Amino acid sequence: MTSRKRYASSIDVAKLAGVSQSAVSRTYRQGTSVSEETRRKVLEAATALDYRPSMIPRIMLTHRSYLVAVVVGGLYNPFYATVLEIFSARLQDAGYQVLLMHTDSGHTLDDIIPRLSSYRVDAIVSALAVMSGAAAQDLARLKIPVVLFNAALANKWVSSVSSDNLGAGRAVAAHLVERGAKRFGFIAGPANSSASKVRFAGFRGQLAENQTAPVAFAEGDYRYEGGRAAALAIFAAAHPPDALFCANDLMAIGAMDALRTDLGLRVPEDVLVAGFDDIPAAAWAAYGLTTVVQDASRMVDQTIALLRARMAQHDAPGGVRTIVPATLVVRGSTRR
Amino acid sequence: MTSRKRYASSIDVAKLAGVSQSAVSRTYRQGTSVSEETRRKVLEAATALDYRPSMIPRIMLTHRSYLVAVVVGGLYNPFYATVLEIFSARLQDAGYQVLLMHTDSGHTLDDIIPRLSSYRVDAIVSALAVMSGAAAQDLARLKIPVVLFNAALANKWVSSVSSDNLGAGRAVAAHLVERGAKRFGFIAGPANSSASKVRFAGFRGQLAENQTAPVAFAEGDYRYEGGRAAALAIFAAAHPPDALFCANDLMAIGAMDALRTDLGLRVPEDVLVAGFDDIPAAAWAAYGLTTVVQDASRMVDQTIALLRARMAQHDAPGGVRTIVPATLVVRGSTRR
DNA sequence: TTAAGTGATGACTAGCTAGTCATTGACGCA
DNA sequence: TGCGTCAATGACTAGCTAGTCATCACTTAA
Repeated sequence: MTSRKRYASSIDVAKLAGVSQSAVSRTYRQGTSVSEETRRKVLEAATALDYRPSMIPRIMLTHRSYLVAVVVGGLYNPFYATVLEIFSARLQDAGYQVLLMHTDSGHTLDDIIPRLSSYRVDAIVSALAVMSGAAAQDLARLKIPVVLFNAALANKWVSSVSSDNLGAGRAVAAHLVERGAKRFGFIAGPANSSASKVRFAGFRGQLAENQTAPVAFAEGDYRYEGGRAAALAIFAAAHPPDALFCANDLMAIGAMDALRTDLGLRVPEDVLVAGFDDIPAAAWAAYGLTTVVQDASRMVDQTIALLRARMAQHDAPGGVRTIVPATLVVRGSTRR
Repeated sequence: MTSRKRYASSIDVAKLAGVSQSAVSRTYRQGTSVSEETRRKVLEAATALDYRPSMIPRIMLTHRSYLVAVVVGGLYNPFYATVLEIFSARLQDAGYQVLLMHTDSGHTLDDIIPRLSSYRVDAIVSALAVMSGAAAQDLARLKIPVVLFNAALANKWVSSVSSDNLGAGRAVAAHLVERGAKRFGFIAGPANSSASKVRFAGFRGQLAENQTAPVAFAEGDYRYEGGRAAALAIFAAAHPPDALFCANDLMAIGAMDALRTDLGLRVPEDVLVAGFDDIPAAAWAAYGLTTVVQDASRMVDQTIALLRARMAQHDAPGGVRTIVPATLVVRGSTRR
């Protein structure tokens, strides 16, 4: 129509091989019967013409694209980079392809939803660190299985998979108390991050059982610079904490650098620091950060399991909330 | 056919609106003439049925999918995570979608090429840190515009965009010499990384002009652990270097940790260290790593420009090699 | 030998959109 | 009034694959 065709079609192959188009199709499907002779002729012609079967008409026929949209926002965070990597690998192994949609915090989901539906994706995974309720509503409007990654919200259409943020927050608090900390600080993610809220709830809840003083609080942005600034803010107060829990590792590392470099404090001698995610840098010798391991591999597996159930059976239950255990790994930053 | 349809079609909308399917299509295309009255009726019906125009038949008609495959392997490296992020953003802005293909070093490209062509991607970007000649040949076989990101190889079909690895290697050498270094070491990427080879060539070439001793060499894997191990290997020798250039930042950071933590050496007092990429961690207070800034934004822009030229005009020249300048940023790790 | 079963094959069609083309009606101008 | 122009519209079709169905040749069981 517009441009000249780039690919040979099954009809072209059929013509060259002297068989019907059906025979070509059958050669590439399994569970069909083709004679050795025909198969040979078809494959020969296909090689000559550089034929590759196309998914596109198949999508029209079967209403399945084998495309899964993955919406990410925070690849600056190695945790999400890893998650994306695992998603790609697992989905590819399962015969799906990843349509990557990037959204920075400013952009709303509204902009990308038309794109998603125009490509007829089979499912959507949102791994946005921050997810507004409105955005979740938007996703719910689509009649496409949606799984939120590390966002608590779920409704009839949308499922979610997240770490045990509450339990992990409690575990961090218990650990810091056990190590003798008396005054506590928390560096949060952005105000609209549900994961951060839940981690803090667990942390504060556990501390309340130990009847300690109120927790110093500062809001960060899940980034190094934000953690550094938040730490400086917290330690500008009269009675600064002797233990700091940060909603993710990047901020914890920023906080450690602020304490050591800007304030001349020692970690762990003067201040204990703990983070969340267990990104590779947490294990680097310069930091040795005590943190919560999010089991990315298992979370991804759970997510894909949910998606496949929904995709296989269109009326499979939505609104499932899956919580994956998270474990504390103790390193030098809280070792006395 | 198989499952019940999930989406309303333009025919459904036309029926409900009491117009022809053509009218529905025109309502969503620009440069077409539809009366206000018709447009209103169509949009009303579309809203009622939750209609979204589908790209799939359009792909069949126009032979353009507006899909660009991005092949990545090393998202553990924040530089590539950033590159991917920029690619998504820019391609989405340009009206394209990103089909993400992940390949670990073991996997060959052969496995994914059938997938790529079956989805009729308009173009392919390979941002693999390591790219074998065979893999590049594979990509060349496709009649799809291909751009290699940071791999030098290019042929009639394949173009490439890379940093000025040679010039940057020279600049690092000159800088270290200027800072008084006498004995040099280099930690390379995997043996088949062309970028690493070129960086080393520039580095050694510049040093040769200054007539210094041979460069201590160790092979790493572009990762933290590899850099650490390589540094230990180099410094186990009798006359260890007093300046270390690493083919990327992750290895440089690993090397710094090895020097400081494992060997009790000081950076920069005992050993100067320089890296490549300028990942965020290079600027962290604990490291302050002198490194080469790869202008990811500009590299991506160049890549997309190449792709768009090839896509617009099927016989546009392939085999273009674009070199993007890279600048040295000096931080504490080489400051005396 | 006949009937039934099996494997292989091709004609045909569904699936959905965007473009082509012909038709219609309205409008402006002579 | 008559004619050319133009916007608006609908019928029709291309684009490509996988499934359905009917047909045919051939084998096996009765």
